[in-house]
Amino acid sequence: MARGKIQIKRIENSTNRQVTYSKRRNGLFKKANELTVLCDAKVSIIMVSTTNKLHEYISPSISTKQFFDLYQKTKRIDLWSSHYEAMQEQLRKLKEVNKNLKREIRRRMGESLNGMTLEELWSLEQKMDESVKIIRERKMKVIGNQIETHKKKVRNGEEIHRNLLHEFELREEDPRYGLVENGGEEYEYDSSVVGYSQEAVLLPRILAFRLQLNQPNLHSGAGAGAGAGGSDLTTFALLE
Amino acid sequence: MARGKIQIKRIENSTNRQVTYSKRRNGLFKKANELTVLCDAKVSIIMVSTTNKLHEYISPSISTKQFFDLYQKTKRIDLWSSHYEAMQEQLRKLKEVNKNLKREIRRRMGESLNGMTLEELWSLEQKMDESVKIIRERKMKVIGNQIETHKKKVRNGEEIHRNLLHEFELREEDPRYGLVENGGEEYEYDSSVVGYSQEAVLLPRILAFRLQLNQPNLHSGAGAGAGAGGSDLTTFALLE
DNA sequence: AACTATTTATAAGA
DNA sequence: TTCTTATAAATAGTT
Repeated sequence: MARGKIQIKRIENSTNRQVTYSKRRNGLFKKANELTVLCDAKVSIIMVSTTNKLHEYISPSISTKQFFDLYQKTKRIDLWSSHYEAMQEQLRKLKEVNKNLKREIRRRMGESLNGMTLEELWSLEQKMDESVKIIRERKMKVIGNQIETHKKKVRNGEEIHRNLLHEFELREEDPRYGLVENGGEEYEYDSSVVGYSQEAVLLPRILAFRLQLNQPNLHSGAGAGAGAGGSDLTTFALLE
Repeated sequence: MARGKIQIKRIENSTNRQVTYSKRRNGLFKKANELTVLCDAKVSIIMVSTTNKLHEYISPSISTKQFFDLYQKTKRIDLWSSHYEAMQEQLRKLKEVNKNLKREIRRRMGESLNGMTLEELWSLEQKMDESVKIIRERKMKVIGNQIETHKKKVRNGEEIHRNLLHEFELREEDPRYGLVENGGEEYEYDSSVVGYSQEAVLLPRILAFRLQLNQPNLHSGAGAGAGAGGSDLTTFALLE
C-alpha cells in the first residue's frame, strides 16, 4: 500500500514474508483494538505463522476461554467432543450398572419385590437358600477354627504352667532355695484350680506371653475383616 | 480516517456505532484474509457485537475446532480442565461404589466370604434368613393371588356357560326355534363335560370374552416383571 | 449503499 | 528490527 501496489498472493521471499507478517499482524491487532473500543465489541484473534508461532489478540473485557465457550454455545458445536463425550458415555453406563446392582441388592434384601413374577421369586428364593447354606457352612467352619485355636491356647497355657510348677518343685528340692528371699510369703500352685485371671495376677510373665500369641489373630481376624467389609451397607445409604 | 480524524473511544450514537462496527469488521476480515494469503499464515477471528451477534473469520486451510486444539496444545493448558477433573472424580467415585455393590452382592451369593469375621458372617446369615422369609411370603402371596384369579375365571366361565344353556333351553321351548336353520347340525351341551378347549371350538364368542378378561393380567404380571427384572444377572456377567 | 476528503496502513528502501 | 516516506487502502462524515 505504498511505494507500489502488490498482488495479494503468497510472498515467496521468506524474509519479506516474515516482515510483512509482523507488520500486518500489528496492523490487524491495532484495528481489532480500535473496533473493541469504538464499537464496544469483543474480539478474539488467534494467528499462526508459517514458522508455527502463535499470536493472539483478545479484547480486554473477555478471556479466550470465555470466547470459546461462547462460540461453542452459539454455534452448538462441541469443540472438545472426543474426550468429553466418551467420558459422559462412560458415566452414563456406570450409573446404569449401578442402578441395576442396587436393585439386585434390594431384592436380595427382600425389598422391591413388586414387579417380580412367580418364576422370578421362586428362582430368587432358591438362590438365596443356597447362599445362606454356604454362609452358614462358612460360619460353622470359622466357629470350628476358633474353638480349635482356643483349645490350642489352653493346652499351651497348661503346658507352660506345668513346666513352671516343675521348676518350682525342683527349686524346693534344691537346698539353695531353702530360704525364702522375698519377705516371707510362700506361693502354692494347683493347676486344676488356678484359672486364667489368677494366672494373670500371679504370673505376669505368662500373661505377656499369651498376649503376644493372641494379638496377631486379633489383627488379621476382626480388624481386617471389619475394615474391608464394614463400609458396604453405609455406602448404600449414601447413594441414590 | 477520512473527513476528519476521530478519537478512539466508544461511539455513543447507537446507529453510528453499528455502522462503524459493520464497516470495520469487513476491513478487519479483509486484512486477515490478505495476511493469510500473503504470509501463508492461519488466522481465526471471532467477534461479538454489542447486540450479541457473533461473526467469525477463519483461514480457508483450517477449522475453528482445529484452531482451538492448536491453541490448547500451544499454550499447554486445558481450558476445560476443571470440568474434566470433576468428571474424572465422579467417575472414580462411581467405580468405587460399584465395586462395593458388587462385593455386597457376591457375599449375598455366598462368594468372597474369606475376609469376614464370625460376627459379620453371623449378621449376614441372619439378614439373609429374614430376606428369604420375606421373599417366600411374597411368593406365597403371589401363588395365592394366582389361584384366586384362576378360581374367578373358572367361576366366570361356568356362569356364562350356564346362561347360554339356559338360553338354549328357552329357545327349545319356543316354537320359532323348532326348526334347524343352519344346515341340519344340532349342538348338545353338558356343562360338566365341556372343558375350556372345547368351549373355544364351540363358543368363539365366549373365548373372546375370556381373552379380554385375561390380557390385562398377562401384561401387568409376567410381561412387566420380566422386563424390569431380567437384565440384572446378565449385567453382572458383563462387569468387572 | 455510494461518495470522497482525509487519515491510516504499509511496501520498499535505508 | 526499526525508521522513513511515497503511495495504496481504509474509512468518517455526508448524501
